[in-house]
Amino acid sequence: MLSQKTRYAMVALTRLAREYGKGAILISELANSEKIPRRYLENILLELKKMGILGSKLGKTGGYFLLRHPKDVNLAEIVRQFEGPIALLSCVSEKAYQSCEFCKDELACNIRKVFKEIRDITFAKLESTTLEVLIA
Amino acid sequence: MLSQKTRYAMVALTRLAREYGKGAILISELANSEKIPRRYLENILLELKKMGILGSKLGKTGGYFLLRHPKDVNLAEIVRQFEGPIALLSCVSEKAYQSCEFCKDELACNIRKVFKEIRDITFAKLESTTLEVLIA
DNA sequence: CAAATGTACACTAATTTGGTGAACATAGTG
DNA sequence: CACTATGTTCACCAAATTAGTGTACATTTG
Repeated sequence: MLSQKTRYAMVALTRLAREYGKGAILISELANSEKIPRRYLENILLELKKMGILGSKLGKTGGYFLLRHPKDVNLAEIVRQFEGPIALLSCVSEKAYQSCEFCKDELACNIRKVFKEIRDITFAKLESTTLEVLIA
Repeated sequence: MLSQKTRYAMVALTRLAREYGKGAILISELANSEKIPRRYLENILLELKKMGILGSKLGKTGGYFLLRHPKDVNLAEIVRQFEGPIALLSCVSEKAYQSCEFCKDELACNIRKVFKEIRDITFAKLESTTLEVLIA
């Protein structure tokens, strides 16, 4: 199951995608309207900023806003950042591959084969799901 | 990512499936040959016994053995037991459904739609992967 | 300057994970 | 029967992870 943090990130981004091009939105407004603990949301938005997905403005008219076009942000990227590898086994992970502790011949391993298929399909679904798709 | 426990369970079961019909196998032999901490493996095998998948024999000629035919044990059952729900969001879980904390209309939610598809495909793959498939 | 905003860094309580310890119950062997 | 090898039970534990919170600071606008 995805962590609360990942879910908060997806919800917040979906909202920010809806406001794309309309200027900055306050953390507190985002927190209230999307029912996310305000202080926790700060951490999440900051992380998204460091990823280059969000921008922020300080001061009285400050807030957060989506930097990229909604079609250029997909769920694979978000899940990877907040949840870790998409694969269920590290021997089938692209970004966090580690050789299997159990089997000698990974190519012959049937367990691996199943989880590789699951990873590939999951990744494809997540990657093709952009914020633009989510707000459609 | 799947927990160590789930991986141990899959590896142990695969081995027991290979020995299906050949009598009981010792915990210690299973632990040694599959490189699983012996005492931890005990817990796992006991859990599998309580699920009705394994049987055991006490005493000098004791050990564990697969009760069902390898084609009648699939990975969906194992993953559910040791890992929890297959779904990545509880709003798309079959066995552990919980309504979403964020959205009003789940049927209209695009986030939900994506993760429902992922769950359904993942479940189908896991369910069709029996121990017989794994040892083939 | 004052007030409202985001930023930084550390801290924490509860839960989960990956085990281990000690004592016990049962079945076969000499 | 006594012995020993096996599984069983139940409790405990250390480390990591999760979901936050506390406090102080920096920047911008009115």
